[in-house]
Amino acid sequence: MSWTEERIATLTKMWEGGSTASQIADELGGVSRNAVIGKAHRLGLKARPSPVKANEKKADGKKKSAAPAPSPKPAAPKAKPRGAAAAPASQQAADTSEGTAAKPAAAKTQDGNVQPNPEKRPDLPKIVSYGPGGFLRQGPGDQQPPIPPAPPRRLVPAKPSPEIADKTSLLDLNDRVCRWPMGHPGEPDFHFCGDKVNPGFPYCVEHCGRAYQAQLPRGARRPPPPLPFGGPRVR
DNA sequence: CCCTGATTCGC
DNA sequence: GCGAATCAGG
Repeated sequence: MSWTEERIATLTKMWEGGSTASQIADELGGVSRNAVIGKAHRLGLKARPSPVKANEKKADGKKKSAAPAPSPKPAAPKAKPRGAAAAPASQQAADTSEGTAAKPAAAKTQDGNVQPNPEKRPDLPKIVSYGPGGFLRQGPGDQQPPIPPAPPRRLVPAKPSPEIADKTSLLDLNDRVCRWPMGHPGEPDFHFCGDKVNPGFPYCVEHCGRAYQAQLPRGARRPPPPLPFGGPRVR
């Protein structure tokens, strides 16, 4: 998988939208969580509430009297190279007092993170999915005015992005079947309409009626705009 | 154990 | 530039 513009856009949107790297990787598909994180950092959009980085203080000389690594750099020699012949020698020999016996299993609730969208429904954890354009798609009960910047303007033709096309390749999707998405990506029953397309359009006749709004005479416009990916459920 | 992001470094 | 391996905190 390569980082196309769409994929980078989705990654950026989701990353800034607060999705975890795993969610992003799962949504993008074909990439691992590490790949997402690595790419995010390479893109320069890092710095999000990290469980590891939340703490920032100076390392005072508390323990570790034995410092066998007088590296010229005072900076952190934390991560060890994996492939190299790293000498795993004396490291835990000095920690017997507190490292071995005293290990309080402090694994308790891990629900301390701040959710931008406090769900009131405990049945569904948090379904955040993203449309082909990369904008945040909200569920029916998630109505909340100020979430992401704004959906992209001018989505007139409602043309599905290559992301959908990727998933279509897994299914029996080609240029002659309707690409109208049924359900949401990631759900087990997510699929496409699959009917014969309206010639010249990516959708069947029925869904063309939903994707394309007839240009009515002025003053007789229909308020509800067609949003193939924005609505709650289309089925 | 699980999860998370950060970082390093071989490719 | 990419991402697996690794680290480290919750």
